[in-house]
Amino acid sequence: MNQDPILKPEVILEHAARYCAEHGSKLTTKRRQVLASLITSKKALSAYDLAEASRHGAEATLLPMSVYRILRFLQSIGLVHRLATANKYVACAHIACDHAHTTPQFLICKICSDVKEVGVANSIIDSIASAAETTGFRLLNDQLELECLCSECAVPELGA
Amino acid sequence: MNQDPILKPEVILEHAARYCAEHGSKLTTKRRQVLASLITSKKALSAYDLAEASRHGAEATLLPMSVYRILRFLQSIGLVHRLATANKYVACAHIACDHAHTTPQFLICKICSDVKEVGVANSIIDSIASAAETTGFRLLNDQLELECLCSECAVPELGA
DNA sequence: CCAAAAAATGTTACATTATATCATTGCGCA
DNA sequence: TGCGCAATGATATAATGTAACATTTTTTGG
Repeated sequence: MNQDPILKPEVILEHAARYCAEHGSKLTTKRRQVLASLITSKKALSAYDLAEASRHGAEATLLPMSVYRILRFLQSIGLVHRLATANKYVACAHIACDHAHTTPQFLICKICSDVKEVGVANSIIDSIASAAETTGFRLLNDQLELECLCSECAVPELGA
Repeated sequence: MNQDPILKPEVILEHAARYCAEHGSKLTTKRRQVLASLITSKKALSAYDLAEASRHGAEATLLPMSVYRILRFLQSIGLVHRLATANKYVACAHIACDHAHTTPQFLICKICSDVKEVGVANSIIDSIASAAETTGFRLLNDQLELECLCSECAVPELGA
């Protein structure tokens, strides 16, 4: 779940701080801590994972309630995505590249929660949206989640 | 979440019973009861909704644990789909039409849980799968879930 | 028909994910 | 300085889901 160009977490966090400011809020120490965990983690993490992580070498210990609050805030301005199919959270892959992106599509490894965020071609979203329209439903969705196996977990039953 | 042609629940349940038999299992009274609730319901239901429903006028009262077990069984043979983004369950829309269908795509009303199941064009699934392949992920997904507003809930803020 | 095996269900306990609510702290700004 | 709002702390509880083992029901082979 890393950023597009390979940037250091601190660089990404600075972009995030600026991004918060644009939304009239601040990237407080604890928000920064949660976001940093997600940026550094290769895998999607649950709120309780993040709370647990805060108890090892982090600046502050966070209770789950605080983690949820912080995640909600980070989501609200688009720095974090919630993966509904996994009940886990990831940092947006485009924090440092000034947004204006296509609909995100998350490839989620069923086994290890490794996540890749890729863009969905507009043509695909358009077909999907128009299929929905014909049934009277209006598409709200701003992300697609797909159950996958990552390359490591896909290694087939060697010697099975 | 109704069946393609408009059929009576009993007719659909008979198809389901036959379908179970083909899989070497049986549509017991309680499985039938759960499936009937889902078929009759216009909306997706949670396991606890189904347990609750079993306490009003149904033949048997079901504990949540039983409901989960029954849902897992019905899913395993394809009579029921779980909507991961909503933590709810729906009857397959094609129980009575002898399967061989395309990947299902669920349009889920964010507000009222009304669900429409439509087929996804193979071309779309193919593009998605190949996009996944290029990142080293193998697509497992056998369904797409899309957050929508149904025609009733989409009525815009009249007089707001 | 009966006993042993398998399938289905009952029951209790518990794990995980998430929200509600009210108290407290920190911080900008008049 | 102190008012007011944003952020966080703290506790309780709700909602969703699984584990594990006991019991009942059904099937099946002798």
